[in-house]
Amino acid sequence: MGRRKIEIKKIEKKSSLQVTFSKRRTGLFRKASELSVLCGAEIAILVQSPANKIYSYGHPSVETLLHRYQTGGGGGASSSIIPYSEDGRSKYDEAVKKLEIVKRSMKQESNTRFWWDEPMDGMELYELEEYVEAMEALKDNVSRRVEEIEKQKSNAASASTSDLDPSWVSLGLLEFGSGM
Amino acid sequence: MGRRKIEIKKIEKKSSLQVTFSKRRTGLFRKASELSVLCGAEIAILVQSPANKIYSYGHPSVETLLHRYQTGGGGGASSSIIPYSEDGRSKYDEAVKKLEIVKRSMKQESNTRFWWDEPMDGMELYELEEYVEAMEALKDNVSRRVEEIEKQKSNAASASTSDLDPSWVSLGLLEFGSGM
DNA sequence: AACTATTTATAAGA
DNA sequence: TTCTTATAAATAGTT
Repeated sequence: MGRRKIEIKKIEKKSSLQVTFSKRRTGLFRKASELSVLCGAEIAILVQSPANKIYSYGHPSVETLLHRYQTGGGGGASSSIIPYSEDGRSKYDEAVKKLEIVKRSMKQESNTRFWWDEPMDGMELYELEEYVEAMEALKDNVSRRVEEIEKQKSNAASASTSDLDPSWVSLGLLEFGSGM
Repeated sequence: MGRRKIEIKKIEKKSSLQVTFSKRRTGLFRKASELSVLCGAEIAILVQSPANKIYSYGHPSVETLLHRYQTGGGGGASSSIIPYSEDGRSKYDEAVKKLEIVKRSMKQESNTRFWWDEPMDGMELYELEEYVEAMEALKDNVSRRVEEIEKQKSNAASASTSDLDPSWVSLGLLEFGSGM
């Protein structure tokens, strides 16, 4: 694939392995991206490096595909909103699936039970739908706010060499909901 | 990449789309296989076709990687505190791993770069440790606050049939950092 | 991180 | 689909 053909077998030399891993991982993700654009395919890739670091690629997200895989689901319903079919049952199922996805992406460890793992059997459809929306809003806000916080942090960091203080977290969060 | 250069945009013609999907999926899986052999990397790929069929590649298996991804992956070091070994190097490595775990669990989409993906090569150990602590505090606070919110919600729900309002998210978050 | 000499991948055609 | 082939893309080794 370049200056010489190589055999496909484990590279022993540490330094070349590192370089090859980096180049080929990039190549793999680029190919995945092209495939998803060209064909409108949804793709998730997880790669664990020789140094045990996990790299991931996902379109539209890793979580989406994982969920579908784990629930045996090629089934349609890839839409990002809760569909308004006539059938109350399938709407409910969609909402449950959607919530699963959001939950997983917020979850710390799969064996830790957070509040969103509590049963919600008694919940009515409209409640469940609002619940999902609220969680998504929360997640979006966390991302957005945390992005702003970082900007402030890096600005400050360029002034003095080190003034990273955990307090920026709470300070940031005090202003949290203002954008809603 | 053949007789002509093509633009990377959605293929409209159904028949070419099918052919391209098939060829490129094969190519992608072959590249993944080469990467795993050459570098001893573990890889999982899920692809959902335009026809909603799910194809998968895994070495050693899809499940292995999914599990690692969902439980915060990497090598050992799944401990929840930063170890105070004598060796400054391993402390640093632990902190890096820890940060990886928290990052992943907060991440919205794996191909979206948030602030926590920015390089931190210049960061000193104590800075990195504070950074990790701050992120964990953030995450814990989200969980705790959201737990309270949920309690309020269920109390209210038992009184009147429906007063779940997405605004509880922003209201809740306004009081967010108070416990720190 | 760049640069190329080569090898691969693949788009179009059969 | 599967094969062929002209060309684009990826990448191994080098600097």
